[in-house]
Amino acid sequence: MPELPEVETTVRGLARFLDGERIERVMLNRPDMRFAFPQGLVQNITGARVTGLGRRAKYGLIHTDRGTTLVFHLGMSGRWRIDPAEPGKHDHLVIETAAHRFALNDARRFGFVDLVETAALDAWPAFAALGPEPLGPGLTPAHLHAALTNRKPAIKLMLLDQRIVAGLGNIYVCEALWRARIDPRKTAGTVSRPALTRLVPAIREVLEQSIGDGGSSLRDYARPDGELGYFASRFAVYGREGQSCQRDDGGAVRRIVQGGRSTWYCPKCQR
DNA sequence: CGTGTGCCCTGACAGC
DNA sequence: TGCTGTCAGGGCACAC
Repeated sequence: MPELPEVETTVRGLARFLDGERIERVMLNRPDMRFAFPQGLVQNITGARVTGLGRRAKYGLIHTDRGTTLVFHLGMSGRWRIDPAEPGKHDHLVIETAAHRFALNDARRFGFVDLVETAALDAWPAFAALGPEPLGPGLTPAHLHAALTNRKPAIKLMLLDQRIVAGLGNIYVCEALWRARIDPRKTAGTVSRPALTRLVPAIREVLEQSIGDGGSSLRDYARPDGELGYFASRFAVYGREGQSCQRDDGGAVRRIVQGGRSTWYCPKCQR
């Protein structure tokens, strides 16, 4: 379930066992995921030492002492299995240290991996156009106002655009809009300044709470079954069609389709 | 350039 | 039991 909080949780989980360790062995179980594995991947990182891990938007970063960074995207169904009891059907990339095994498992293969010169990460094509990190200083009402002015698509769709804000996905956009009481159908350029001012902390809080919950279940990521975090139990609108709004305002959560994907919201309090 | 649509892939689940 | 249809957390290519 990889949006920003899940990638962050995954990276933290990996770092506990991988940071500072030497990669002893690398195995590819197929030539590609969404894209072909990069040329020279196995050769480059075999024997390398991991010097740190990080995250940018929904991308996980594994830095090595070869001056390279293994970048991974989990797509829709990707996850890392740590010390799996047995090989998984969709373990496409497996990395071993002296003490642990890490398997990148992705049934749908919407995820992918690349190997990038660490010094040139910011220029990596997928990173070059990204908007600000939602948990960093760059996400402000002023930024949103500037980025959304005169934009015609619905605010929901614009928030999924990684060039506007980097790291939000369908779940957290729905949840943040509910928290900020903004109608997801509203034309992005017409969302009021006060509403954008509510939206910024709403985004931050929903992400931070989810990371907190994922963090509380970090050890689950070290289990072969790769259990998910607990935040799902706190969804206010996502997947809750027909249920009464948690604001107890008499509204019922409604599901609509925008850009071919589901949106859940409360028509009563989100205006 | 901005905008809208279709599609990549497998698995889970509902309904018959 | 097994079939069919629908849906799923993302992002890209493409047409207009």
